[in-house]
Parts: sequence; C-alpha cells; structure tokens
Amino acid sequence: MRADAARNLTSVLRTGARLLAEDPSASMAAIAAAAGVDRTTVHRRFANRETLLRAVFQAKLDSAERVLDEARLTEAPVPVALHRYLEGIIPVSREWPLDTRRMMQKDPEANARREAQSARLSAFVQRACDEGYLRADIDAAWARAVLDALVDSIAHRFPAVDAPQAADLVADAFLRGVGAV
Amino acid sequence: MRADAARNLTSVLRTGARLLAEDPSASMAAIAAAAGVDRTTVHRRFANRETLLRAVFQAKLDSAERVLDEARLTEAPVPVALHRYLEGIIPVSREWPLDTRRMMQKDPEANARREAQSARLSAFVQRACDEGYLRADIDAAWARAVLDALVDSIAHRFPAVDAPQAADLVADAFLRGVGAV
DNA sequence: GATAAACACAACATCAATGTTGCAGTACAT
DNA sequence: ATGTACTGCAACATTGATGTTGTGTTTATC
Repeated sequence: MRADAARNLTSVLRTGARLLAEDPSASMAAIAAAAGVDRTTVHRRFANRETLLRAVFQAKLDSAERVLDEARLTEAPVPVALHRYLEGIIPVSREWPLDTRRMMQKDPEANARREAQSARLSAFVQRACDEGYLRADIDAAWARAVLDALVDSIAHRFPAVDAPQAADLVADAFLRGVGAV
Repeated sequence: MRADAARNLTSVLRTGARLLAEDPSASMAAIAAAAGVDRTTVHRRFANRETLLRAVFQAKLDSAERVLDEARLTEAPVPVALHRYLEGIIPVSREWPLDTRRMMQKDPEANARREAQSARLSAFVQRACDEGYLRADIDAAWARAVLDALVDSIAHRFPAVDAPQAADLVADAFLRGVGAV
C-alpha cells in the first residue's frame, strides 16, 4: 500500500498545514481527524508533533524554492520575473497558509532555508531598484515588505481570485498603488 | 494599592498581548512571568484564560475605536482622514500586535465590534473611491485589503519607524505604489 | 492463498496547563 | 495600630494533549 501511504501522508501534511494556519495550537487529534486518519497513524509516521511541523515546513519550503528557481529572478527581465514569481508563489501561499516567519522560529534548519529564500527575493527587489523599476526614493527593504504583504493579502483574503489575475493585481498595486494619479 | 493594582492589570494585558502575538498558545504561566507577577495573581484577576483574552481584545478594540473616531473618517477630507487614521492605528497595532481576525473568532462579542470597526474603514475606502481619490478600475475591497496589509507591515516589520513617518510611507505606497512610473 | 504492510481501535502512562485554595507577608488609608 | 486589599508562595485536583503499545482487520503484492 505504498501509494495509499504516500497519499495519506501528504493528506496529513496539507490538512495539518490548513488547521495549523488558523490555529497554531491545533492538536494532533484534530489534525488526524481532519485528515480522516486515526491519531495513532499520525504518530507512527511522525514521532513528534515537532517532526510533523518540520515536515510541513519542508513541504512549503520545497514548493517556494521551486517557484524561486523557475521565476529566474536574477536572469529574466524584472517585470517578467516579478509576474512569474507572483503567479507561482500565490498558490504556494494558499496551499501552505502558515505564517512561516513565526512558526519556524524553533526549527533552525527550516529557518535557515527560509532566510536563504528571503534573501533571494530581497536581492531581486534590490535589482529591480537598481535597474530603475522602483522609485529612487523608496527603500528596498520597504518595497520588499510591501510585496510580501500584498501577496499574503490576495492569497488569503481573496482565495477566489485565480493565480494569474491575483498576480496582476499584486504587481499593479505594488508598482502603481491604488490612488488616482 | 489600587494604583498598583491597576498598573499591574494593564501590565499583564500589554505583556500578554505581546506574548500571545508571537505565540497564541503562550501559557498563563509564561504571561504571568513576563509581566513579573505570580501565576495565581493573574488567575485572581481573570478567572479564565478566556477572560484574559477578552480583556486584551477589548483593550485593543477600545484603542482602535478611539482612532477611528478621531480620524473623522466620514467628515474630514479623504487625504486628511487617511493620514490621521494611519498615524493613530499604527501605534495601536504595535501595542496590541494580535491577529484579531483569527483570535477573536471564538469571542462573538469582540468579533462583532471588530466587524463594526472594519465596516467603518471599508466605508471610508469606498468614500475615497467615490470621491475620485482611488483609481476607478480598483475594487474597493482590494484597496481596503491593501491598506490593512501595509499597516501591518510597517507596524510589525519596521518597529523603529515612528508613527508619522510610518503613516507617510503607508499613504504613499497605498496611493502611488513603489514603482517608477 | 500466504505474506507483509498499513490501518483503526482501545488502553495506558506521562506531562503540561489550568484553575483553586490556604497561608503568610506587605503596603496603604483611616 | 488596625483593618483592608493585594501579593507571593506552596500545594492540590483536574483536564487535555502527547506518545506508546498491543490486537485484530483490511489490502495490496507475490
């Protein structure tokens, strides 16, 4: 039953991520129930609650890393890379709606990966700045924070908007704002 | 010692809010320790953990409501009201860094107040839209979400930026974005 | 059909958090 | 000085979450 096993494993991870997102103290029993498996089954796969969390983190980090790679942040033209990044990262944020910045604090390995990915994105924003795509009076760190905030917002407060349109909205709000002139 | 009592009470609320913000499952013991009082002292003031949470929510809602009132969202010119709102709400968000949308789910009374305040802000954004301060092709709900996201971002990721400057940054990013035309 | 893996279920021990109570000490007001 | 209000400390019972183990059952694979 390796197929079933793999299916249930990822099912637990996805369901766990969803539950943990809305309640970071969700019990293993609640996660197991939501995933439709017995509590002991979860414990057989993940020795600790901590191990389960690490697995969820890793799954999210894997997805995010793939997006960063495929966006070609250092090579592609800034507008192209930006849009590709957004269209990829928004579904990832939706599928793994964890507040990684907070939850990975106690997992040094995951936190290191997260920071490495964060640095890649920051470098991209800096490049956008250097190439004149961002206003000269804007701090790159602030621009980066704005981008993150917009992604989170469209991903979780507007789950019905599909990824391409969501990417358009974010890119537009990011670069032009919402004001009339 | 009524003065001391009041001081310790608010101290517990503020410290509790801070701890609960970074870890929503922070124990009463941890909150008491961080506030510098005994665990039983907290229990004497707040019968339940739930009661403590309600008190924290109420404190944040009170502060936010004062900001909404003083911003004169329905009367003052849009740019003035916007800036006044931002300069007021950013310190509130910093002092009570709770994710209210998530944490108030189980407190119907607090949630109703939160939604009422949310509606006031949405109405303001709608007014800004109607009066031509926002682009006509922008959905008011999206503009509203962008505003919230920017406030949270500057409040928590840039705690060193003082309120007036933070309000400037948010208003600027909100209306103009960060892109170079 | 035999085998092996994965499962649900039940039962158990353990631990951390919660909430309560009694007691002694301390600051303050009258 | 005396009563009142508050506190810290210790001890306790209770509960919910955690993690483990054993048994029987299902199911794919050989």
